Amino acid sequence: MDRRQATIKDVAKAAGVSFKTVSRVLNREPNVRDELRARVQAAADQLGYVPNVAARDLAGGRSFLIGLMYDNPSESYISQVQTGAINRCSELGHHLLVEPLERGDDAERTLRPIISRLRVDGLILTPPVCDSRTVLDIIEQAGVRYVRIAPDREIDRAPYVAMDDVAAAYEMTRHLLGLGHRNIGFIKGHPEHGATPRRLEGFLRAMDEAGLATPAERIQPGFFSFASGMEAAGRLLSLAERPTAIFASNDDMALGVLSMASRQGLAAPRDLSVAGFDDIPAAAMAWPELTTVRQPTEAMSRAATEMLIEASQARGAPIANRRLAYELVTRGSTAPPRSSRG
Amino acid sequence: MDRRQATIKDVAKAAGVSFKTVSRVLNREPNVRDELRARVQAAADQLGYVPNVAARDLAGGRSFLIGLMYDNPSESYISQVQTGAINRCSELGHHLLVEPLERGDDAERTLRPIISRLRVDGLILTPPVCDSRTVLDIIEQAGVRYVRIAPDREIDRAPYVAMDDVAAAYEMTRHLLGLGHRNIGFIKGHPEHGATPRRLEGFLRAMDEAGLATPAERIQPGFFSFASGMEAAGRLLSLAERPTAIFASNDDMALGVLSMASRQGLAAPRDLSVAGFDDIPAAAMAWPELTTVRQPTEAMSRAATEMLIEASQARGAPIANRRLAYELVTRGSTAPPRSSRG
DNA sequence: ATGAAAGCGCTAACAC
DNA sequence: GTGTTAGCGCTTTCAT
Repeated sequence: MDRRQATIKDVAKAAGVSFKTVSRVLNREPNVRDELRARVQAAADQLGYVPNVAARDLAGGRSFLIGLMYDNPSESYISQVQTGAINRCSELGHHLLVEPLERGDDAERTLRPIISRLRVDGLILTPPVCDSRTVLDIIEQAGVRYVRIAPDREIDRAPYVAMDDVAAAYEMTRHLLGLGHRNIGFIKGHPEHGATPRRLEGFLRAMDEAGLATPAERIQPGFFSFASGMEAAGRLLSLAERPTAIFASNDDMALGVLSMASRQGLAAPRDLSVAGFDDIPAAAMAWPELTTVRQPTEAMSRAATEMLIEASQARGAPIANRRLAYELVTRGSTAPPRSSRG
Repeated sequence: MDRRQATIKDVAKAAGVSFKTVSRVLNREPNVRDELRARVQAAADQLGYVPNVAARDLAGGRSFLIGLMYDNPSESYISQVQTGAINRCSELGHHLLVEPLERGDDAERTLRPIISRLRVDGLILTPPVCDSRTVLDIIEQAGVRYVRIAPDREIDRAPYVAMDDVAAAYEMTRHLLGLGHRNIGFIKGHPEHGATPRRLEGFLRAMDEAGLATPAERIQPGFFSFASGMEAAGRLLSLAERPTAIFASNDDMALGVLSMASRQGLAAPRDLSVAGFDDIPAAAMAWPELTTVRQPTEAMSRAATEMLIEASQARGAPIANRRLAYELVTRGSTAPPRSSRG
């Protein structure tokens, strides 16, 4: 029940070297002869030596702890983020501390302890808390490194990992093109949202590459809402050359498209293919189920974790943002256009 | 970005006392004059002092970390456990470390680091990993305190928090009694399972208190399986005095009862009320939805956390098991008996 | 390439 | 009641 843990000195004694040499071996520092390195390693293994994190933290200022801070109400989203972070942490010899920020909590009171007491090596922030200016202020003031996942505001304020909207929209458009569609309508997102121009860009790039022109009336404004999707669909479906497919910048709008189509007696995907973006839960419950793009949540979380740990190892080297490709989720709402039609 | 954190010595200087006195105040130790206590507290607040956990750990052997170890595939279950543990941790000045044990993982390799490196003050184990003898062996050998949530095997091997089966079964029986049932059939659980006699006890106690006798033939054996529930229901429904309600020791069996009843042309709850135990997902998808008993998962997790922290504060005082009351989930499968009948 | 010394911020044991 | 002296197990200088 109480076999005392071996310390670095026990290992040093067993290997017949100074304990500093053991420290060097453990930290993969240079300037140790291979022979010694092997001897020390053997002794450590034999004693089942495991370095004490508290001591390393106290002496070296690294806690080997990554904090995950969230206030997202979706269980499955958090669960995915957590899985990615935990796994990457464990691969890199770190551990994950989970800290929910209760809605309406005093952010300062919640953050202070985890920042100052535990001195995490880095903090991962998920939406929506990653967009809270107050929270960011507190964290920055405390001098703690952080990476945001899919931030939506003040994008350039700090390192983040996000989806590659351009690539995703490009890929979705290629999917539609591959099915044989040539006349594709596009519904833009909210004009204030950063993803809006990027998704449009991906769409246009794919169309361009396919040698297809896109007349301005085929690109309709939207506001990421169900209603705006319906309205935009109404405009697109009344065009002289009616699109055989509509790609909406998010699922809410795509669902609006679906609804408007059925009002007009058009059945998806027979008369109209519809694609969305986000893969919200309702996307899989619509009829037909919506073809869409899903955020690689777990991968983003792994990336964020890795960025943090690498920066802490490099003693504060700058962190480069990363954009990960989305995953295309092909479901029933997209199909080849009816050959009878144009 | 880099305002150095205040240390205990800074506070001591500001308050004009020795740093040991500050330590006393912070740890609520006795033997400090109130005046000094106040002075120190003020200085600490003013400097925004927060004790460094690594230093406390190193010096005092307490990490202020609680580990949550799980290998449960249910997201929502884990999420509930986590919420309970995090909240209680935060209330008691601790933090939660989350460590999943991958199925088929080398338990030893996963456990070692969190036990030896981080020296958690305690470990919470959820089912099914809390029933793994190998895992328990490793943890005990490392001398780490742990509490299991709802363990199923080797119950008396270590402290645990579980449901109060007796109270829950008692309450469910009261519910049936309250609806007006007098002739209630009961289906026992698997004879090897610890909960089996407890659930029966709760049932019998409620019947006794109501002054109702329960002839032996109204208590049928079962094995926690759907099939055994059907069979037991068959026997109960062919009794001369047919029960107006059947209380099965778990949901699988209750679902079997429902199925057997409808085969015999009996509609629940009109002709027969049925109650289960566990609140498995299928319980809410059956028709009628099953009245059952749900584990207070979050509360159990809070309790486990608290037990661990209290024990660590009391320097290894023995931990007493706790049994929490279940929550009654009243749904469509139970109703008053038909007045036309007995 | 290796080792000795100092100290991280705190608690524990003992003095006063 | 309060202060002093030692470490806890490591990493960091800085010698050698």
